[in-house]
Amino acid sequence: MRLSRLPLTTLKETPADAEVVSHQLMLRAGLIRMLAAGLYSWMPFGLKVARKVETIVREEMDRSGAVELLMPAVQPAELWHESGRWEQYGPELLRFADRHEREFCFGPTHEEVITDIARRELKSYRQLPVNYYQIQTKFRDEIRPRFGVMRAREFVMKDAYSFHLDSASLDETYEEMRLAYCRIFDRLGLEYRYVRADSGAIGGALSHEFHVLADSGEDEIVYSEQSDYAANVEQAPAPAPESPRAEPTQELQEVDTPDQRTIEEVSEFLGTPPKQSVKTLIVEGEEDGSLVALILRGDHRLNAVKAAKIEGIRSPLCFADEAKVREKLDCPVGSLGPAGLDLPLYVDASAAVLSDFVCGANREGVHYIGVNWGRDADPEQVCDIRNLEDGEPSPDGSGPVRSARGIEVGHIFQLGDKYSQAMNCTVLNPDGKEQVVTMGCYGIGITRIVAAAIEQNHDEQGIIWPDAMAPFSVLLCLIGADRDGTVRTTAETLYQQCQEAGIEVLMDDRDLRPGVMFAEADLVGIPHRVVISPRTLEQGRLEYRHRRNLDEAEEVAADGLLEFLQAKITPS
RNA sequence: CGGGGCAUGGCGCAGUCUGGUAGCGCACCUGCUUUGGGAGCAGGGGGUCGUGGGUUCAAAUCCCGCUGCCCCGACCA
Repeated sequence: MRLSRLPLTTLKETPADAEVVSHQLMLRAGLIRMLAAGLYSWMPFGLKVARKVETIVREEMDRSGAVELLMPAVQPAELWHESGRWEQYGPELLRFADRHEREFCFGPTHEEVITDIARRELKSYRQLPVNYYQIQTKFRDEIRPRFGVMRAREFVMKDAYSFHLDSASLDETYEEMRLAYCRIFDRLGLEYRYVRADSGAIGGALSHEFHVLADSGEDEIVYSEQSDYAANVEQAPAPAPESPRAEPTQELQEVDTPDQRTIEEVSEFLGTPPKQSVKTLIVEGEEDGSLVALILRGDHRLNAVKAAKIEGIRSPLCFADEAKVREKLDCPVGSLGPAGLDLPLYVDASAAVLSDFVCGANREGVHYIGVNWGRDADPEQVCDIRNLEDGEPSPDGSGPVRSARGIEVGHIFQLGDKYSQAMNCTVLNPDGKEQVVTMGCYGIGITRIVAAAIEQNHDEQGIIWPDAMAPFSVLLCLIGADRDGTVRTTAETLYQQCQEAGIEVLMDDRDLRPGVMFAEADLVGIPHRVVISPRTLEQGRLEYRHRRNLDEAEEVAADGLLEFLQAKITPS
């Protein structure tokens, strides 16, 4: 492609409302343009990248034995009523009616449709296992779309659904998918981890997520350096306390703590370490209008996913707002504590082994010291509701865990019979009996991968595409073509050669000042750059740089460039 | 949905408090000079100041309603 034929608009300034680098760079490099909140147009270069990702995903899905199909984006409400999700899914599901007042939704996922297909198409166990997949636009009316295409409302996803007679067969396909996903992220050139995960709203038993590692990631993952243990913190169990609770040595005592609200403030004020205090969080209970208290050690962080799974606590976890706490307990949230609190106490295991600890006295500006369980407060339940922290023992006993931020780009689930049961998807088994099939489902966020790749591969100047995702692999920059005819003729020859050799080449034949051309080249991030200018062309030579290493230039003979490039470009 | 903020040319902003000619930088167009890291000079085009109402001789500016977007919390590829 010739840049003179493409209206590429890059931005010198960073758009004010773009929070994360990938969003900023995608806008600046002209890959995407926003239409409305969470809705983006994919401009020519952005689309090229997305298609690269799609192609690799498609190739590896095909290699794994999955078969591609395409389902409608718009789905009838009836199917969702059958699965029960029309009621469950909530406002994230975009619903609308057609001219006959029949209800539809724009598909956020396709379990219902594929299960409907399966129950019509699949009659015999001999047809199993099957793994159907599609690459398609989804819509989820996210409460808060943000970070550009990282969390857009409309996005492209590869979703696959497998059908099995039994769980052993599901296990096999699940493992095949895991391997296919590893091949995909390896080929894309991304640094990633796959982790044990919570299966969330989709349901089912076993589930793994694939995360691209990046500091801006919205998820926290923990992994062992000693073993292959890795998990989303959401579901990583915290270690049991090392020592049992010590006997009380102090009496319960009130202290004035004026204007001290947070654990840090109170600890500093009293001169006690945060781990010797307890924090009290008020959340909604399972019964409407009821409240319960979650108690954690002062230096620990609440794990909302684990907490929401506990009986008696509303799921999803819902914090009581400050006004409601004041009204019910007559105390600001900064001065709450378990002693004398008239609510069921769900106490984290490591808070439950404290003795002589510090907590709020349930009156503004007053705390207790020397608090002890049994004597001063009684847990309703002792449970695991905190995050596993960096440096703590790994749940598999292999040593300490490390923690890292990740962007979830893939998720695989063993669904079991949740949908097949509800929608009566059966086949005849070898005994001639009808049997409900077992399902798996496997998602990859195509458009999110594009953003994640930028988060992981950029510098001050702009994007640095991994070879496999680059919109083009080679950029020819023409400098001084208007003054020196040989620049253009040389460039044209090389451009032809590259195209004939199957190298994806972009030629910047715009009559720009060198500074502008280089700045844009850096921003757009094409990996291999060749500068054709009178300066080196006099000796029949060209200048080559890799985007990752702009300081290192190599001079190459013009007539040997093709071979040179072929050696540089790593096949994907 | 709750809380906070913003809305002025394609982008980034000033002007709003204290009502009176709509302004700056970038981008865009023309010409000349320049040409290896986002050029210089000269000229030029483009804005119902988000939107509807109100107050006023007069509204970007003051008042009320609506809409859109961004940020902080619970969701997820």
